Amino acid sequence: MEDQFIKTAALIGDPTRALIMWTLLDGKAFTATELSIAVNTSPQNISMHLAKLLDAGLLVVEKQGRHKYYRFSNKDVAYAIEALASLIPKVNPQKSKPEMHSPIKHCRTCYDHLAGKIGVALAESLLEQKIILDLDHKFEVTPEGIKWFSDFGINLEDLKKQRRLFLKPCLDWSERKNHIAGSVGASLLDKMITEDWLRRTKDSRAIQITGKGEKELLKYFKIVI
Amino acid sequence: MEDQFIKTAALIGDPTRALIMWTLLDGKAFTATELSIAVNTSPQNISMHLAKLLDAGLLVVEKQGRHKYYRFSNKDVAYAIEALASLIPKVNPQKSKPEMHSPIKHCRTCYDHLAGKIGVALAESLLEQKIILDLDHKFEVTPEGIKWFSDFGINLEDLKKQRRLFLKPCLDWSERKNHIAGSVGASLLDKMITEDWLRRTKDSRAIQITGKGEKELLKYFKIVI
DNA sequence: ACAACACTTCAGCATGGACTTAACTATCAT
DNA sequence: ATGATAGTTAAGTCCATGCTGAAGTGTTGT
Repeated sequence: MEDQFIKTAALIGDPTRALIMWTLLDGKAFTATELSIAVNTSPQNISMHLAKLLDAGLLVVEKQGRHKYYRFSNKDVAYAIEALASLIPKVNPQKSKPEMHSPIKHCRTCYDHLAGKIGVALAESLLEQKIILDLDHKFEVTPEGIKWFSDFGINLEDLKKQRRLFLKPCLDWSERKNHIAGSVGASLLDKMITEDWLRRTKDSRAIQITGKGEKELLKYFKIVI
Repeated sequence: MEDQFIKTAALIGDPTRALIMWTLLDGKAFTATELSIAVNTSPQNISMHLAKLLDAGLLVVEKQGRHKYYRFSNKDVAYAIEALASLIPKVNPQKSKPEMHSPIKHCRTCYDHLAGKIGVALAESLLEQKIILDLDHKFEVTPEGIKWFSDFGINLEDLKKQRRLFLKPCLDWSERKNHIAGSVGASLLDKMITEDWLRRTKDSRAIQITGKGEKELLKYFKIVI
């Protein structure tokens, strides 16, 4: 029993692996490369560490093409990491923000597309309006969808020419549902920011919703803030 | 923020420190030497590790004479350790006991005296019956108490001749209250075992209460099992 | 006063495991 | 097919950090 505990503790005790867990706590499922960037180490190294975490059952993997998406295997893992984080010695206790996690979990960017509650709700709305379809974990734009994006001010043909993935589902940990990644997800976020529906906050990946955004999100996607 | 998390994780990630935390989770406050025995390492080494845990605010110390009693600084620490323990990969899930901690937390020996719920209740009963007094964290036997112990079959004069501490309070983590240690605590436990009120279990520090014990504990100390 | 005990500090050592370099497989794009 | 990208595997290096031995302080008991 106790030797099992020691192994588990040592697993999370390593700086690199601790950073991996910390990163995954923030939200979505990450690819190995994304994690290697996030924790600032080599791909080989990340691969080794992920294998250990995987072996211990703390993470699970979902393979999508040549990518592998890593995320917590269950909510107990997230709880444990959060419990550990709660032990961080408090400096300037009067300056600490009342709710540390909530703004990020509620509405944040996932690298360059929209995740969190809003991101998930947006994806659901697009699916419901038949603007996109979910074909076995692959998103596709419908003929009506092409017109809709055009009306919204996004030229899908331009996006397809880019060298990056066009449209893909991206699992969100905190919401347990897919949201929209790829160039389509990125340009949706981009458009909403240029229209001043949303604003980036300086230091974090969290996003603020403007008054205008609140109205427009309700109108276009029936999203209630 | 994340570097703070890394430090905290690394703190618990070391095998020896993990064992310390695991041991402290079990119940009472331990002395440095007790811990060095429990985790099977040298006193110097324990001292160094305890200093680190202390510095990080995970533990607190209470000095009593030449002893130093270490325990968790607050319940969040216990929660975090338990959350970590919950991540231990389950082998033979059908064989796992329904409630791992409860028997130990409920009634266990603290080396050779009685701790846990029963130990605390016993101490409270003795205090309430004015058999012992709590004088600023020091227990003392009253004149009536001397007679009571004699009737109970314990000769306090013999105990005082022993080379060990006679009577001292011993903080119990799980109950947050004092129970009785020292030779008095030990002989109370001893007497109850020879009278077959209690029985030792083979492998653990947990104690079983017999049917006779259940009645007698109620009669003598108004303890309801 | 003395010895025994509880605990700490500081030196040097030693080892485990993280990281690197390198080579390999698999998938995707053109 | 070819190159680019995502990820893994293997062997070897190296450094951080835990551990030991020796010596110290402070407390207890006789």
